[in-house]
Amino acid sequence: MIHSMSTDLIQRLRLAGYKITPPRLAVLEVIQREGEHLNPQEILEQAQMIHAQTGRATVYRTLELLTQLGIVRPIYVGDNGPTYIRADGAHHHLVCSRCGRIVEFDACDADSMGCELETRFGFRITSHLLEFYGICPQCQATDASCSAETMADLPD
Amino acid sequence: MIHSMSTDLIQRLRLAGYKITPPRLAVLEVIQREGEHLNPQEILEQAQMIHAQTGRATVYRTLELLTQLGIVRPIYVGDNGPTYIRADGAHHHLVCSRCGRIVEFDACDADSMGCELETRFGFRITSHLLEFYGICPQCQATDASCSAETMADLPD
DNA sequence: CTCTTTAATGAGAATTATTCTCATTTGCTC
DNA sequence: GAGCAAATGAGAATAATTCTCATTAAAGAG
Ligand SMILES: [Mn+2]
Ligand SMILES: [Mn+2]
Ligand SMILES: [Zn+2]
Ligand SMILES: [Zn+2]
Repeated sequence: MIHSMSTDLIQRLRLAGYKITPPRLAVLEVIQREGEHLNPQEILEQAQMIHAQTGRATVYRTLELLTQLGIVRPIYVGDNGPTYIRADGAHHHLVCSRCGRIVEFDACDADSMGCELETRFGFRITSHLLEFYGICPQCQATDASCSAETMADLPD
Repeated sequence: MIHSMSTDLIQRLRLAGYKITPPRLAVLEVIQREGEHLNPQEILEQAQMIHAQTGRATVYRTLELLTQLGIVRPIYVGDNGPTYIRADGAHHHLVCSRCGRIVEFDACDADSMGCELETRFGFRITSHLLEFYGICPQCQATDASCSAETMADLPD
Protein backbone atom coordinates (compact mmCIF):
# COMPACT_ATOMS: atom_id res chain seq x y z
CA MET A 1 0.00 0.00 0.00
CA ILE A 2 1.77 3.08 -1.26
CA HIS A 3 0.28 6.37 -0.26
CA SER A 4 1.40 9.93 0.14
CA MET A 5 -1.21 11.05 2.57
CA SER A 6 -0.44 13.94 4.85
CA THR A 7 0.45 12.72 8.32
CA ASP A 8 -1.73 15.47 9.67
CA LEU A 9 -4.92 14.10 8.18
CA ILE A 10 -4.07 10.59 9.28
CA GLN A 11 -3.58 11.92 12.78
CA ARG A 12 -6.98 13.57 12.72
CA LEU A 13 -8.59 10.27 11.86
CA ARG A 14 -6.63 8.39 14.45
CA LEU A 15 -7.23 10.91 17.22
CA ALA A 16 -10.94 10.83 16.54
CA GLY A 17 -10.75 7.11 17.22
CA TYR A 18 -11.03 5.76 13.71
CA LYS A 19 -8.88 3.06 12.19
CA ILE A 20 -6.52 3.77 9.36
CA THR A 21 -7.58 1.44 6.58
CA PRO A 22 -6.65 1.13 2.93
CA PRO A 23 -10.04 2.29 1.60
CA ARG A 24 -10.00 5.33 3.85
CA LEU A 25 -6.51 6.23 2.75
CA ALA A 26 -7.52 5.76 -0.87
CA VAL A 27 -10.57 7.99 -0.66
CA LEU A 28 -8.65 10.59 1.28
CA GLU A 29 -5.91 10.59 -1.29
CA VAL A 30 -8.31 10.90 -4.20
CA ILE A 31 -9.92 13.95 -2.69
CA GLN A 32 -6.62 15.49 -1.67
CA ARG A 33 -5.29 15.49 -5.19
CA GLU A 34 -8.64 16.89 -6.32
CA GLY A 35 -8.40 19.06 -9.40
CA GLU A 36 -12.07 18.47 -9.92
CA HIS A 37 -15.19 18.03 -7.91
CA LEU A 38 -15.68 14.27 -8.05
CA ASN A 39 -18.93 12.44 -7.42
CA PRO A 40 -19.17 9.24 -5.37
CA GLN A 41 -18.99 7.04 -8.47
CA GLU A 42 -15.85 8.79 -9.69
CA ILE A 43 -14.31 8.67 -6.26
CA LEU A 44 -15.00 4.94 -6.15
CA GLU A 45 -13.30 4.42 -9.51
CA GLN A 46 -10.25 6.44 -8.57
CA ALA A 47 -10.02 4.84 -5.16
CA GLN A 48 -10.04 1.44 -6.81
CA MET A 49 -6.94 2.39 -8.75
CA ILE A 50 -5.23 2.82 -5.40
CA HIS A 51 -6.88 -0.06 -3.55
CA ALA A 52 -8.60 -2.36 -6.01
CA GLN A 53 -11.02 -4.05 -3.61
CA THR A 54 -12.57 -0.79 -2.41
CA GLY A 55 -16.34 -1.20 -2.26
CA ARG A 56 -19.02 1.30 -3.09
CA ALA A 57 -20.62 1.24 0.33
CA THR A 58 -17.31 2.01 1.95
CA VAL A 59 -16.84 5.03 -0.25
CA TYR A 60 -20.19 6.39 0.88
CA ARG A 61 -19.38 5.60 4.48
CA THR A 62 -15.99 7.23 4.23
CA LEU A 63 -17.36 10.35 2.60
CA GLU A 64 -19.86 10.68 5.40
CA LEU A 65 -17.14 10.21 7.99
CA LEU A 66 -14.77 12.69 6.39
CA THR A 67 -17.61 15.18 6.11
CA GLN A 68 -18.37 14.91 9.80
CA LEU A 69 -14.73 15.41 10.60
CA GLY A 70 -14.80 18.56 8.51
CA ILE A 71 -12.18 17.22 6.11
CA VAL A 72 -14.35 17.09 2.99
CA ARG A 73 -17.62 18.64 2.05
CA PRO A 74 -20.31 17.93 -0.54
CA ILE A 75 -20.94 20.59 -3.09
CA TYR A 76 -23.91 20.78 -5.43
CA VAL A 77 -23.63 22.42 -8.78
CA GLY A 78 -26.54 22.66 -11.16
CA ASP A 79 -28.75 19.62 -10.84
CA ASN A 80 -25.94 17.13 -10.80
CA GLY A 81 -25.75 15.08 -7.67
CA PRO A 82 -23.28 15.81 -4.91
CA THR A 83 -19.58 16.09 -5.56
CA TYR A 84 -16.92 16.29 -2.88
CA ILE A 85 -14.18 18.81 -2.25
CA ARG A 86 -11.73 19.51 0.50
CA ALA A 87 -13.47 21.36 3.29
CA ASP A 88 -10.87 24.07 3.52
CA GLY A 89 -10.62 26.97 1.13
CA ALA A 90 -13.49 28.81 -0.47
CA HIS A 91 -15.57 28.33 -3.57
CA HIS A 92 -16.96 31.14 -5.65
CA HIS A 93 -19.31 30.44 -8.52
CA LEU A 94 -21.38 32.36 -10.98
CA VAL A 95 -24.14 30.00 -12.05
CA CYS A 96 -26.34 30.48 -15.10
CA SER A 97 -29.89 29.42 -14.27
CA ARG A 98 -30.71 28.81 -17.88
CA CYS A 99 -27.85 26.76 -19.27
CA GLY A 100 -26.08 25.67 -16.11
CA ARG A 101 -22.78 27.23 -17.09
CA ILE A 102 -20.48 27.78 -14.12
CA VAL A 103 -17.83 30.47 -13.94
CA GLU A 104 -15.42 30.49 -11.04
CA PHE A 105 -14.14 33.75 -9.65
CA ASP A 106 -11.53 34.55 -7.07
CA ALA A 107 -11.58 37.74 -5.15
CA CYS A 108 -14.09 37.69 -2.37
CA ASP A 109 -14.54 39.74 0.75
CA ALA A 110 -16.54 37.10 2.53
CA ASP A 111 -13.69 36.26 4.85
CA SER A 112 -14.09 39.40 6.91
CA MET A 113 -17.78 38.61 7.13
CA GLY A 114 -16.79 35.17 8.34
CA CYS A 115 -14.87 36.67 11.24
CA GLU A 116 -17.83 38.71 12.40
CA LEU A 117 -20.04 35.65 12.23
CA GLU A 118 -17.60 33.62 14.29
CA THR A 119 -17.96 36.18 17.04
CA ARG A 120 -21.67 36.57 16.68
CA PHE A 121 -22.70 32.92 16.50
CA GLY A 122 -19.76 31.13 18.08
CA PHE A 123 -19.11 28.98 15.04
CA ARG A 124 -15.55 28.06 14.18
CA ILE A 125 -15.56 28.69 10.44
CA THR A 126 -13.28 26.81 8.09
CA SER A 127 -14.55 27.66 4.62
CA HIS A 128 -17.30 29.20 2.61
CA LEU A 129 -19.27 28.92 -0.59
CA LEU A 130 -20.48 32.01 -2.39
CA GLU A 131 -22.67 31.54 -5.43
CA PHE A 132 -24.35 34.15 -7.56
CA TYR A 133 -27.24 33.03 -9.74
CA GLY A 134 -28.32 34.71 -12.90
CA ILE A 135 -28.16 34.58 -16.67
CA CYS A 136 -24.85 34.33 -18.47
CA PRO A 137 -23.95 36.64 -21.36
CA GLN A 138 -24.53 33.94 -23.97
CA CYS A 139 -28.01 33.16 -22.71
CA GLN A 140 -28.84 36.84 -22.50
CA ALA A 141 -27.89 37.16 -26.16
CA THR A 142 -30.11 34.24 -27.08
CA ASP A 143 -33.04 35.65 -25.20
CA ALA A 144 -32.64 39.09 -26.72
CA SER A 145 -31.99 38.13 -30.32
CA CYS A 146 -35.42 36.69 -30.93
CA SER A 147 -38.84 37.14 -29.49
CA ALA A 148 -40.29 34.24 -27.57
CA GLU A 149 -43.10 33.75 -30.06
CA THR A 150 -40.83 33.11 -33.02
CA MET A 151 -38.44 30.84 -31.19
CA ALA A 152 -39.80 27.50 -32.27
CA ASP A 153 -36.93 25.79 -30.56
CA LEU A 154 -37.14 27.22 -27.10
CA PRO A 155 -39.62 24.90 -25.44
CA ASP A 156 -38.29 21.38 -25.96
CA MET B 1 -59.37 26.40 -10.50
CA ILE B 2 -58.84 29.10 -7.93
CA HIS B 3 -55.39 30.60 -7.83
CA SER B 4 -53.76 33.80 -6.72
CA MET B 5 -50.69 33.63 -8.92
CA SER B 6 -48.99 36.86 -9.81
CA THR B 7 -49.88 37.93 -13.33
CA ASP B 8 -46.26 38.72 -13.83
CA LEU B 9 -45.06 35.15 -13.42
CA ILE B 10 -47.83 33.85 -15.62
CA GLN B 11 -46.73 36.30 -18.28
CA ARG B 12 -43.17 35.08 -18.08
CA LEU B 13 -44.33 31.55 -18.73
CA ARG B 14 -46.59 32.58 -21.55
CA LEU B 15 -44.02 34.81 -23.23
CA ALA B 16 -41.49 32.02 -23.14
CA GLY B 17 -43.97 29.99 -25.15
CA TYR B 18 -45.25 27.65 -22.45
CA LYS B 19 -48.85 26.80 -21.77
CA ILE B 20 -50.54 27.84 -18.57
CA THR B 21 -51.75 24.62 -17.02
CA PRO B 22 -53.24 23.71 -13.67
CA PRO B 23 -50.24 21.70 -12.47
CA ARG B 24 -47.87 24.52 -13.39
CA LEU B 25 -49.99 27.04 -11.57
CA ALA B 26 -50.17 24.75 -8.59
CA VAL B 27 -46.43 24.23 -8.35
CA LEU B 28 -45.77 27.90 -8.88
CA GLU B 29 -48.21 28.81 -6.17
CA VAL B 30 -46.72 26.34 -3.71
CA ILE B 31 -43.27 27.79 -4.17
CA GLN B 32 -44.50 31.36 -4.07
CA ARG B 33 -46.03 30.95 -0.67
CA GLU B 34 -42.84 29.20 0.44
CA GLY B 35 -42.08 29.65 4.11
CA GLU B 36 -39.86 26.62 3.88
CA HIS B 37 -37.56 24.97 1.45
CA LEU B 38 -39.73 22.16 0.07
CA ASN B 39 -38.47 19.04 -1.62
CA PRO B 40 -40.10 17.52 -4.72
CA GLN B 41 -42.20 15.13 -2.67
CA GLU B 42 -43.53 17.91 -0.48
CA ILE B 43 -44.16 20.13 -3.46
CA LEU B 44 -46.13 17.28 -5.04
CA GLU B 45 -48.24 16.87 -1.93
CA GLN B 46 -48.97 20.57 -1.63
CA ALA B 47 -49.66 20.91 -5.32
CA GLN B 48 -52.16 18.11 -5.09
CA MET B 49 -54.12 20.11 -2.52
CA ILE B 50 -54.53 22.74 -5.20
CA HIS B 51 -54.93 20.44 -8.21
CA ALA B 52 -55.59 16.91 -7.02
CA GLN B 53 -54.57 15.04 -10.17
CA THR B 54 -51.07 16.55 -10.27
CA GLY B 55 -48.59 13.81 -11.07
CA ARG B 56 -45.11 13.32 -9.76
CA ALA B 57 -43.40 13.46 -13.13
CA THR B 58 -45.06 16.76 -13.87
CA VAL B 59 -43.75 18.23 -10.67
CA TYR B 60 -40.21 17.28 -11.65
CA ARG B 61 -40.75 18.62 -15.15
CA THR B 62 -42.18 21.86 -13.86
CA LEU B 63 -39.38 22.38 -11.38
CA GLU B 64 -36.87 21.93 -14.18
CA LEU B 65 -38.76 24.38 -16.34
CA LEU B 66 -39.09 27.00 -13.63
CA THR B 67 -35.43 26.61 -12.83
CA GLN B 68 -34.44 27.26 -16.42
CA LEU B 69 -36.64 30.33 -16.47
CA GLY B 70 -34.85 31.55 -13.38
CA ILE B 71 -38.04 31.56 -11.32
CA VAL B 72 -37.05 28.90 -8.82
CA ARG B 73 -33.78 27.37 -7.81
CA PRO B 74 -32.70 24.17 -6.08
CA ILE B 75 -30.89 24.54 -2.83
CA TYR B 76 -28.99 21.81 -1.01
CA VAL B 77 -28.64 21.84 2.71
CA GLY B 78 -26.75 19.17 4.58
CA ASP B 79 -27.07 15.86 2.83
CA ASN B 80 -30.77 16.13 2.27
CA GLY B 81 -31.78 16.08 -1.35
CA PRO B 82 -32.65 19.22 -3.25
CA THR B 83 -35.28 21.64 -2.07
CA TYR B 84 -36.65 24.53 -4.07
CA ILE B 85 -36.86 28.20 -3.34
CA ARG B 86 -37.74 31.33 -5.26
CA ALA B 87 -34.80 32.38 -7.37
CA ASP B 88 -34.86 35.94 -6.13
CA GLY B 89 -33.55 37.04 -2.78
CA ALA B 90 -30.49 35.75 -1.05
CA HIS B 91 -29.75 32.90 1.31
CA HIS B 92 -27.19 33.01 4.07
CA HIS B 93 -26.33 29.94 6.07
CA LEU B 94 -23.91 28.89 8.73
CA VAL B 95 -23.57 25.12 8.42
CA CYS B 96 -22.07 22.83 11.03
CA SER B 97 -20.03 20.14 9.33
CA ARG B 98 -20.34 17.83 12.27
CA CYS B 99 -23.99 17.84 13.22
CA GLY B 100 -25.55 19.48 10.19
CA ARG B 101 -27.13 22.30 12.17
CA ILE B 102 -28.05 25.30 10.02
CA VAL B 103 -28.20 28.86 11.27
CA GLU B 104 -29.55 31.56 9.01
CA PHE B 105 -28.16 35.05 9.15
CA ASP B 106 -29.19 38.25 7.48
CA ALA B 107 -26.75 41.03 6.91
CA CYS B 108 -24.52 40.39 3.97
CA ASP B 109 -22.38 42.60 1.83
CA ALA B 110 -22.37 40.23 -1.09
CA ASP B 111 -24.69 42.42 -3.12
CA SER B 112 -22.03 44.99 -3.86
CA MET B 113 -19.78 42.15 -4.92
CA GLY B 114 -22.58 41.00 -7.17
CA CYS B 115 -22.59 44.34 -8.94
CA GLU B 116 -18.89 44.17 -9.69
CA LEU B 117 -19.27 40.65 -11.02
CA GLU B 118 -22.10 41.71 -13.31
CA THR B 119 -19.75 44.18 -14.90
CA ARG B 120 -16.81 41.88 -14.97
CA PHE B 121 -18.45 38.74 -16.34
CA GLY B 122 -21.56 40.08 -18.04
CA PHE B 123 -23.90 37.95 -15.97
CA ARG B 124 -27.26 39.36 -15.01
CA ILE B 125 -27.42 38.37 -11.38
CA THR B 126 -30.67 37.75 -9.58
CA SER B 127 -29.70 36.17 -6.29
CA HIS B 128 -26.97 34.61 -4.29
CA LEU B 129 -26.18 31.94 -1.75
CA LEU B 130 -23.53 32.48 0.88
CA GLU B 131 -22.67 29.58 3.15
CA PHE B 132 -20.04 29.39 5.84
CA TYR B 133 -18.94 25.94 6.97
CA GLY B 134 -17.52 25.14 10.33
CA ILE B 135 -18.27 23.73 13.73
CA CYS B 136 -21.15 25.04 15.78
CA PRO B 137 -20.72 26.05 19.43
CA GLN B 138 -22.44 22.89 20.72
CA CYS B 139 -20.18 20.59 18.75
CA GLN B 140 -17.12 22.54 19.81
CA ALA B 141 -18.14 21.98 23.41
CA THR B 142 -18.53 18.25 22.82
CA ASP B 143 -15.14 17.99 21.17
CA ALA B 144 -13.42 19.94 23.91
CA SER B 145 -15.00 18.31 26.95
CA CYS B 146 -13.43 14.93 26.42
CA SER B 147 -10.39 13.57 24.69
CA ALA B 148 -10.91 11.46 21.60
CA GLU B 149 -9.53 8.34 23.24
CA THR B 150 -12.06 8.24 26.02
CA MET B 151 -15.06 9.07 23.89
CA ALA B 152 -16.43 5.61 23.42
CA ASP B 153 -19.45 7.06 21.69
CA LEU B 154 -17.86 9.18 19.02
CA PRO B 155 -17.34 6.62 16.29
CA ASP B 156 -20.74 5.11 15.60
C1' DC C 1 -67.82 28.71 -30.27
C1' DT C 2 -65.72 24.71 -32.66
C1' DC C 3 -61.81 22.77 -34.77
C1' DT C 4 -56.96 21.62 -35.16
C1' DT C 5 -52.54 21.24 -33.64
C1' DT C 6 -49.26 20.07 -30.55
C1' DA C 7 -47.50 20.67 -25.94
C1' DA C 8 -48.46 18.81 -21.63
C1' DT C 9 -50.08 15.33 -18.65
C1' DG C 10 -50.43 11.14 -15.43
C1' DA C 11 -49.71 6.23 -14.58
C1' DG C 12 -46.62 3.20 -14.11
C1' DA C 13 -42.30 1.06 -15.69
C1' DA C 14 -37.46 1.61 -15.79
C1' DT C 15 -33.38 3.32 -14.24
C1' DT C 16 -30.13 5.34 -10.98
C1' DA C 17 -28.39 6.62 -6.59
C1' DT C 18 -27.99 5.54 -1.93
C1' DT C 19 -28.46 2.78 2.18
C1' DC C 20 -28.78 -1.47 4.61
C1' DT C 21 -27.57 -6.28 6.03
C1' DC C 22 -24.61 -9.59 7.40
C1' DA C 23 -20.89 -12.82 7.15
C1' DT C 24 -15.94 -12.07 6.96
C1' DT C 25 -11.71 -9.55 7.55
C1' DT C 26 -8.41 -6.63 9.68
C1' DG C 27 -6.46 -2.75 12.49
C1' DC C 28 -5.11 -1.89 16.95
C1' DT C 29 -3.94 -2.80 21.87
C1' DC C 30 -1.82 -5.66 25.04
C1' DG D 1 0.38 -13.50 18.28
C1' DA D 2 -4.35 -13.39 20.44
C1' DG D 3 -8.64 -11.06 21.20
C1' DC D 4 -11.99 -7.82 19.98
C1' DA D 5 -14.50 -4.32 18.06
C1' DA D 6 -14.52 -1.62 14.04
C1' DA D 7 -14.52 -1.81 9.25
C1' DT D 8 -15.27 -4.00 5.01
C1' DG D 9 -17.44 -5.74 0.50
C1' DA D 10 -21.10 -8.14 -1.92
C1' DG D 11 -25.35 -7.90 -2.93
C1' DA D 12 -30.14 -6.99 -1.54
C1' DA D 13 -33.30 -3.43 -0.49
C1' DT D 14 -34.95 1.04 -0.78
C1' DA D 15 -35.53 5.74 -2.36
C1' DA D 16 -35.22 9.20 -5.81
C1' DT D 17 -35.56 10.49 -10.45
C1' DT D 18 -36.42 9.85 -15.30
C1' DC D 19 -38.61 7.74 -19.13
C1' DT D 20 -42.48 5.94 -22.05
C1' DC D 21 -46.59 6.28 -24.13
C1' DA D 22 -51.46 6.60 -24.60
C1' DT D 23 -54.59 10.37 -23.49
C1' DT D 24 -55.96 15.15 -22.53
C1' DA D 25 -56.47 19.90 -23.03
C1' DA D 26 -54.41 24.83 -23.90
C1' DA D 27 -53.96 28.11 -27.44
C1' DG D 28 -54.76 30.09 -31.66
C1' DA D 29 -57.36 30.20 -36.14
C1' DG D 30 -61.34 30.70 -38.35
MN1 LIG E 1 -15.68 25.20 -7.63
MN1 LIG F 1 -32.34 29.33 3.82
ZN1 LIG G 1 -26.30 30.51 -19.71
ZN1 LIG H 1 -22.73 21.14 15.22
